[in-house]
Amino acid sequence: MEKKSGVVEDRLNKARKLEDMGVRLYPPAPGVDLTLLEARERFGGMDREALDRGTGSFSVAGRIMSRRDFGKASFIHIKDRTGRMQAYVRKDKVGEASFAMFKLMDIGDFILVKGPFFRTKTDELTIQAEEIRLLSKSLRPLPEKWHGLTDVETRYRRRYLDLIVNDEVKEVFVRRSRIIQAVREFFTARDFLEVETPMMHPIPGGATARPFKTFHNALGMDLYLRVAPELYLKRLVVGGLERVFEINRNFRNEGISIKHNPEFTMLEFYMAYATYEDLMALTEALFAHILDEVIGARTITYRGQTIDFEAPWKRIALFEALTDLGGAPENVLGSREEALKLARSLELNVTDRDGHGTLLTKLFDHLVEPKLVQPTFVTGYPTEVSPLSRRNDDDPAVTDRFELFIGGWEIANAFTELNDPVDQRKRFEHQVSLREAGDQEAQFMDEDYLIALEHGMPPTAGEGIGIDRLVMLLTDSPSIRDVILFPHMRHK
RNA sequence: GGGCCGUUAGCUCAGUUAGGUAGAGCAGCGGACUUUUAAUCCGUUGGUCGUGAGUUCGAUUCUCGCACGGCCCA
Repeated sequence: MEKKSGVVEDRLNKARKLEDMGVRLYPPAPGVDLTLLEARERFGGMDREALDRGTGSFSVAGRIMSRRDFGKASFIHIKDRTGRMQAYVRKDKVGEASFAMFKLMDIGDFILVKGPFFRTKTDELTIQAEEIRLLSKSLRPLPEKWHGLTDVETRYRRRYLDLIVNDEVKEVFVRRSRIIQAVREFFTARDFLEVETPMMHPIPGGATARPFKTFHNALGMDLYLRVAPELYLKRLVVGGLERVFEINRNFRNEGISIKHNPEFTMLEFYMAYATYEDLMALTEALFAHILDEVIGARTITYRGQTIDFEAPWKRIALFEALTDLGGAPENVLGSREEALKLARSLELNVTDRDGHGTLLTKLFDHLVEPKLVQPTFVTGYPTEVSPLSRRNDDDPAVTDRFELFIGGWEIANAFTELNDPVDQRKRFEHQVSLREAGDQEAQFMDEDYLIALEHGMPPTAGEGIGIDRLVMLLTDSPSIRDVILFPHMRHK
């Protein structure tokens, strides 16, 4: 527990004085007639004379954000979820006792104000207090009114203060909510069923990532926080739920950065009788819907660069992108040794056991990804790095898969699903061999999933879209922490 | 994991040039003030200078370790 500062002592003293006066510090909520926005809509269009003819008396409620005191009167601003409004409190209007109580109220307290509306000398719409009531006492001061709260550590650790003081922060999270709502609308309108699958997995799977491990006491078994819902969603497709989607958290036990939080929100959807090429068109349509609903334009600005979402988006094969956009020499495509040599010279994090496809993908991530600012579908991912994707009919060394890049980041990953249980078993076996060789991100053998596939899964395509990165793009936020209400921090 | 930067009052920041136990604004407290809006005016409280060692007569300041945060790299 933090040491109490003198400021808290002062407020506790005032709280005691209020109680001595018979004022309840934390009464039950009263009825409130109008939100501050409703009040503004109702009276904001009226001039001084019209207001002075009488508006009737209404109650509003909110948190005191500022106060300017005079001897026997005071101006305050209160804030509710819809906005701010000035209130004018005069001793001769509220009475001696109420005014004495008001004098003991602080910035940060929640109050109810009841009265008519008028315009001040400076033409500001203001409620004239005829009645004032304490709704909840605040014992700690808000951040400073002029400079506000800028310390990023405090902003993230005490997000509530950030939200109270920095209005634009709330706007980011309002937009986040609207984006997710638009995603739901898009999929439910296309006959997709929203589902929830387990967050705790006996066998982690569905992504190349290190899981968090936990333990179930009653069952006496290890469980892993999911790194992806993929294998469960595909079991549902086996079960006849031919179109499903889930928007929920994934957990990956890796470093924290401007683009990574250990828990992040992922949209995954699966569509039977579709291919990864169908999903490219569907993704373009999804983004068009989100942009129309949330932004009202098909173009955005992110960190000063313009991004144009008008379809069709550019499509390029990974190998081609590596040489044409990344400037890699042709010989890396034909020779694992050359690819390894180049990766080493670039000081990439590679190991001797990395296969040719893995090396080319790492080279792509380094050389090409940051250059893909406009929406771009990259296809032709090596089978080696795509253990759950269907092999391409013409070239079994690559899969029917794409990743979508926007703003220099990976935003989506999609593929035609591997529904051949025999091939899937081989892929798992390869993953297990990688794991045994020391790759902690490699996947596990999942017999239960293989049994599901052996019952038969229709030809299906599936996709995952990182919601946090999408929200970053659409809110011009430089860090993932700016779009997650409570980003992870070290214990202080 | 590596590099660089930061941490001083509730909040936003000075100060450390060259070591001598800290300042401002806002907030708070007391006073004046019945149309202010960064209200104004007068007075005033408030600090383990992130933390632990070292050097020194003396450390917020110098050195080293650690914690937390930020950015970059892997």
